Amino acid sequence: MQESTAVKALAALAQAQRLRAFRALVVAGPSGMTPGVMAEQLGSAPSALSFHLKELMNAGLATCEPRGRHLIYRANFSQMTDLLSYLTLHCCQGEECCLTDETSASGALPC
Amino acid sequence: MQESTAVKALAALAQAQRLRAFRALVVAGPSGMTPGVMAEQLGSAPSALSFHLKELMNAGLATCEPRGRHLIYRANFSQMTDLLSYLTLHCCQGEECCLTDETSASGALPC
DNA sequence: TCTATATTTCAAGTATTATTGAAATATGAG
DNA sequence: CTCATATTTCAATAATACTTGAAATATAGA
Repeated sequence: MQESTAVKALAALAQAQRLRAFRALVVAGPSGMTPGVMAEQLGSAPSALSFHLKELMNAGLATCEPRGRHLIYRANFSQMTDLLSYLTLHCCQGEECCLTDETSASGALPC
Repeated sequence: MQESTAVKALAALAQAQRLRAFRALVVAGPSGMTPGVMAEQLGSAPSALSFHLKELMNAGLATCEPRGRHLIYRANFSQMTDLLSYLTLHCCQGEECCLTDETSASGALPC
């Protein structure tokens, strides 16, 4: 992942309403969620939510698919895992405190 | 982790100069880094770097300890892992696509 | 075709945040 | 004590982002 991509993704998540929206998509999983349902669930103004969902898409953290009269938004899990990896990459100069496999974000964290 | 804490941490990382600073601290590991060394390494203006390091501390992502004439900044790894966990919590409504242990951020990610 | 619903777009106002340079503080060394 | 270095603080400017409400678009159903 590139730095600019990571910054965009982090900025997208660095806002309460958007973070809530993203986490709602994460919880929803593959079946996703429509803006209407989410607006009701989170109590957001529809126009604000639309703006925020677009920001999440811009940051590569969400996708959108039309489904009849509705839109279905979904979290982009691979972008999220790439982001998590990026944050811990090369941690502690690769000593044994760290993940041995630097290409994955998994594992209990270091140090 | 509370939402406001997560937003603060994400906002702290959502800025190129600060993300570079934080990752430098992550790479440095437990031995940490002085602002001077980091300023040279990253090519940042000292006053800007000071500002950004303080933001990281405010967000709980870094600590600072005086050491003689120098200051030593370190990444706060536990705050980082808490943040990573927060992002994936309750993912996919707890179905088997996900981490089975929701208290940890570890594991290859879901779905 | 007409209507109701879902969603987005736009514009304006407000607020928050980053950058810069200069000046202040503090510490250790001579 | 004085000096040099490390780091922070401050003030001003510039840039970016959030919110709101109203209007526009599109789709499905009667």
